[in-house]
Amino acid sequence: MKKIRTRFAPSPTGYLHIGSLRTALFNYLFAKQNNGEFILRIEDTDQQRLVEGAADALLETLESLGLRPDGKIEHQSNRLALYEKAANKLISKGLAYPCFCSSERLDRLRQEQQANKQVPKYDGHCRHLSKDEVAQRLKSVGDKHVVRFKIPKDQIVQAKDIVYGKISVKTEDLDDFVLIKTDNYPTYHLANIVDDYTMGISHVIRGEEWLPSLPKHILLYQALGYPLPEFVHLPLLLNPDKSKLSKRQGDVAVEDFIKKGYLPEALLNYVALLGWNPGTDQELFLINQLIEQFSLEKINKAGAVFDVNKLNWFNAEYIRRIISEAGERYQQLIKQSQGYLQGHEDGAEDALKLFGSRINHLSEISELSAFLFKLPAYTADMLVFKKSDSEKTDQGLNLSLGSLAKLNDKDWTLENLNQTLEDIAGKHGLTPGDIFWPVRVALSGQEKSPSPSEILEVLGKEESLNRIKLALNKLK
RNA sequence: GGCCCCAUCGUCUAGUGGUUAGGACACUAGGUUUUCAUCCUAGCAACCGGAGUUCGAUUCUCCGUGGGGUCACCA
Repeated sequence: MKKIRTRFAPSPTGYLHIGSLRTALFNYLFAKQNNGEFILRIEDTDQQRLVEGAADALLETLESLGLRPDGKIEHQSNRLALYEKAANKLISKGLAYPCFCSSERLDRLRQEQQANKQVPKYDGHCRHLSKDEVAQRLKSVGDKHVVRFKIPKDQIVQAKDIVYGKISVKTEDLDDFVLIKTDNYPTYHLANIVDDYTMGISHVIRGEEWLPSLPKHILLYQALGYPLPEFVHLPLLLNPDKSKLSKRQGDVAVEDFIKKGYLPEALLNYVALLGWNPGTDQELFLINQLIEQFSLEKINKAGAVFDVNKLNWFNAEYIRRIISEAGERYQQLIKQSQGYLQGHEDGAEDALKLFGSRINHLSEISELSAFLFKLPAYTADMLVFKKSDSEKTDQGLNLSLGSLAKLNDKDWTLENLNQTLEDIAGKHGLTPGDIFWPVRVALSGQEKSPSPSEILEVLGKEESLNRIKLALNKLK
């Protein structure tokens, strides 16, 4: 059986788009599932849009998510000779031709066609130039040209896609598209096909936006005498308004999600379920389970709206799980959390313990845990619980202060602390709220926070007693 | 506009020629509780329309409608 080889082929123009991540993931999953290879190919044939360092950043992001490419990373800019050779072969077979039309002429043509409500299309101006004429033009210095593919007349192109099925298009609807640009770089269409062939790609898995150019590609494969790979077009990722997912309507850069503290587990898991499903009720998948269960047949056709809400849920879920498992991954999480606690890195584990069940992404702990590191500001009436009065509050705080002071460091444990506070309420006929509420506000300065015993434990005896004393002063 | 693709709760989706159309997120209510979050329970909520095929269509076919993609010397 033929070796499975997939590729992810981004152009290095900036960040990694979340939709591209999904494409990369599906390529990765399918390759790994079949013991195949997942190849990264940098499509840097547009010298204008190329961004310095973007290719390295792309690779780094992929690897940080665990999607490590196999083999050498290819850059199309290093393979120009290959494309030129392919183009020349087509010209000599009469399947492509040099075109000397200026971009001004093409612009004009397009404008006229649009004004006349015609479909913008190359008019074939250079398609029928005589051999002599071509030779002469080629010789004259400064006469720039491109190479165009000669779309055959009156044919129907049949294409087959694993997701979308059979698609057929009349060649009269196709344009003599450019293969080689005036700067001698190939266009996407040529480079892509030459590369997929020479690199032995068995399955071309890419976004649905490529579906309209599939017939062109099929024609090119045939002209070049290459066998066809399998094609798998993935349904688009959508904005809430159903348009193609884009910046402007929210984050789309994977790097930004990572910066905010979204975990690789959550990012991959969520994105895997956009346009694919396992056919069961299972929703939580680690990468190995995805590799095991992924299948091209379960990819669906309709676009999927990218919903940050659900991503948040996955991320929160993984954070909670990692914390409760308290394993190696938990240590990594603590380390990562330190990045959000400048100057208070030591508090990362405490912060995570306190707020792990309260955050969607790690960067949120920065704000939530701020009160741990500085004295809270609040008003005296915040200390008073519901219909209780400040006298009761004063009593509750005093009793708490007394009991807590008696606990030695060794007994300063979550369980003891909680018991201590409960006992006070019980012994003095107070409601739990009369004790827990003011102590909690005294410690945190907030009306919403983790429970006082948790905060007491984290703050330690000295700091805790200090804060309660300050609260008592506030009441006066 | 030409060409192409698509259509189940608000969102991601399962599903079948006969189902109480299932799950998850979000939302609402209740429980636990000192607040918030977690956790538990319950609830709300969908087959775009028409015609045809059929004993019977959400499911198959056609048409319509709606949405999207694409029409570069960008990928």
